[in-house]
Amino acid sequence: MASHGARGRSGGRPTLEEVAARAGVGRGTVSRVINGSPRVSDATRAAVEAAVAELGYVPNTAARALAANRTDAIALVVPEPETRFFAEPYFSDMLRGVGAELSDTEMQLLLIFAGSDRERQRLAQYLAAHRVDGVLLVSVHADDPLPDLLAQLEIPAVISGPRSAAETLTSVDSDNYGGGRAAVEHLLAGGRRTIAHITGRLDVYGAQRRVDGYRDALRDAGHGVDELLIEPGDFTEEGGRRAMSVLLDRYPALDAVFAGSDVTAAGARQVLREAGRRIPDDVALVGYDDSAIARHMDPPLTSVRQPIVEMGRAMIDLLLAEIADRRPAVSRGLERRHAVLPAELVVRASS
Amino acid sequence: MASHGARGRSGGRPTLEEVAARAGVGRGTVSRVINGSPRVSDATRAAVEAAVAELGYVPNTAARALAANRTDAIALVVPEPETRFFAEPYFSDMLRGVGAELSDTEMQLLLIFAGSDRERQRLAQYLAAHRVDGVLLVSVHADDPLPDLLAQLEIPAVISGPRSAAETLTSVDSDNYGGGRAAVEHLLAGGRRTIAHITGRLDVYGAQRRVDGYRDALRDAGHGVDELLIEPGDFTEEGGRRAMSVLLDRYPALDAVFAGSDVTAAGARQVLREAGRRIPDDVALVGYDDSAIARHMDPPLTSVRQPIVEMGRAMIDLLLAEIADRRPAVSRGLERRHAVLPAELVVRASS
DNA sequence: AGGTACCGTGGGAGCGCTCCCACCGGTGAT
DNA sequence: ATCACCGGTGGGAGCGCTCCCACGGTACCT
Repeated sequence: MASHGARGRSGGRPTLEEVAARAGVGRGTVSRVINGSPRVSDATRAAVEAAVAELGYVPNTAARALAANRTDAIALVVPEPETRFFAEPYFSDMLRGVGAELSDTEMQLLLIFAGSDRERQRLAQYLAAHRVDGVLLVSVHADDPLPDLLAQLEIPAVISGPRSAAETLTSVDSDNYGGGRAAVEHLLAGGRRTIAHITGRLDVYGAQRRVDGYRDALRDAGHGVDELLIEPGDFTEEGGRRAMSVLLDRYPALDAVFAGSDVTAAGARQVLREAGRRIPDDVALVGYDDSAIARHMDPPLTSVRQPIVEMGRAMIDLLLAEIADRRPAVSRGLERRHAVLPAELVVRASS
Repeated sequence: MASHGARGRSGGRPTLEEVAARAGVGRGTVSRVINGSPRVSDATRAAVEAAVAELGYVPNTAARALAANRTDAIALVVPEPETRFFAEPYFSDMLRGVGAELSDTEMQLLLIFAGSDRERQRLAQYLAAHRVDGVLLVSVHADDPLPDLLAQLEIPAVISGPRSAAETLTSVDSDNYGGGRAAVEHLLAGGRRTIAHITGRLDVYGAQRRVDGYRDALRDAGHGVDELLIEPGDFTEEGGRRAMSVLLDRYPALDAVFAGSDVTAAGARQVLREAGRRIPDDVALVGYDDSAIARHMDPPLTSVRQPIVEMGRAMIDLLLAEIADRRPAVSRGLERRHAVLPAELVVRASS
């Protein structure tokens, strides 16, 4: 419709061609300027930039994607909504980090849900069609086929929360081991002796690492590790209640509990209170995640904070690096990177 | 590289042309089948579909976007991260609704942050370049220029939480008036007589409506409205503490508080407890949002639940309708739509 | 019989960009 | 002076699709 001369076509955004005409140069030169190529003289560059500004030129992403066979988009793939990822503060914080780091680039962020089978199928098509340059993966189950699919398609990907110590994907994680250690060391320092641990879901690698931290902290302090003080939980409140009841039956005299999540701690707290235990006088309680619940609990809950915003940033950094490394399509041999960011104990009144 | 015959080019996804060759038809026919045009014979359609399946053909979005001048993408624009939107459960729930409704379509979801000036500038360019077919707007301040920009660019948009009763954009909201009413009616039914209200930020329309609901509930029950029982808050915990102190000084005998958010209620609860008031025995407490905090508070907090997942769904529905209406570019005259979804009181031990 | 209509179809043109090759003129080496 | 070279540039080709026009064929009218 109305494909006339220079400008002002109906709703018409200016094209490269029009910028070139305006600046009195060729199309290729404008493209070079836009893409920051060094092989342009300063005078020409200035002229082009002026034309770009005057016309309010914005490159057409679709055309660029088509011609260059890249998308300038990355996807954040969110597995089923029941996962911990959707729990506060995980989701929003990570998104904050991702968004902050992305705002320096031209990359756009796609949110893709992979809950239902239909959604997963769509996702597979999506990836097969290479509609994104890279993928951010969060809270993936150990047996999820997605990582393998990504590897096979050779799509750069970064996973938050590695699935195991042998994670093949580039990963970002917080120091769950150190977090677990810090929690227990804090309790020991407070004079606690019988410290129970309600774990997270043990098919989650991070939960395992917290248990490792718990064990080593006790061991290194010269205490033995009583496996009966370790009761499996599942990150939920109900799981916390259940585990706490078991532990209380088993060790009526326990004087501290390290819970695998704040929500779990909330469940444990209920059972402790019903059993007449005072917090922190009789039993000290430490959670994990430093969520809103921890701050508002009564008493406020000591908890291990993960640097989730920074983890989001780190994921983007690593992903962009992988994408950049891949572009020349030559120098493979990029060794897998695993970033581990420190966790921090936030001490409150519960311990 | 290796641009040979039909399939199996290195990483090569099949093109329309290849599907056409395989099915023994022309390019245009395949395009018609892909796009569900009715003007294709059943036999031809079947042949094409078979070829599509055999080749694993997936349309190239970039090419389609370029040729058809549409993007099949919508953006969810998130203003500064400090807003309530990032609070649990808002964000994740709304995303759940949006994602669920979107999974039936070909549309993809872009997440765009518009916090910093730089980000906002990028967003403006983005929109100017018409890189999305529609926009979802959440928790927009009353004086934000974004809605006007969208209107001016004629980009379909839906806002959650209208800025005022005169919202010009299509909007989705929960029934804040009804929610406020329900909270107060519940307290009255429980025999409470001196009911205070700690408001949300009154530049947020929804917070105003909750106050309206509070007033009308009292009025309709034959009680007068004492404006001194209404103390402005700002959705924060600190604001809740502050307002509660003021109210307690003013009305030591108050027996109920309706707080503008759960977090506000948490702040109020602290002050009440420090003042020796028991909940719910001396003072009943009701919050708003039904967040995780409400469930885990001690005692668990009665709160008004907004159907956020459904709001997300509704936003997508309305947005897709607007986009569809716009496509023919003829029949304007679409009247603005404003969906209001019911809020629900979740009664717990605090009242 | 010829005319008109319309359905189903093929394929040209073109969307706006990147990539790359060819070309120009100015250097420095020979 | 001659040649190779290189920085800077212009513009053709083509990415994979949609849009639309034109075409053959059948069916139905007059």
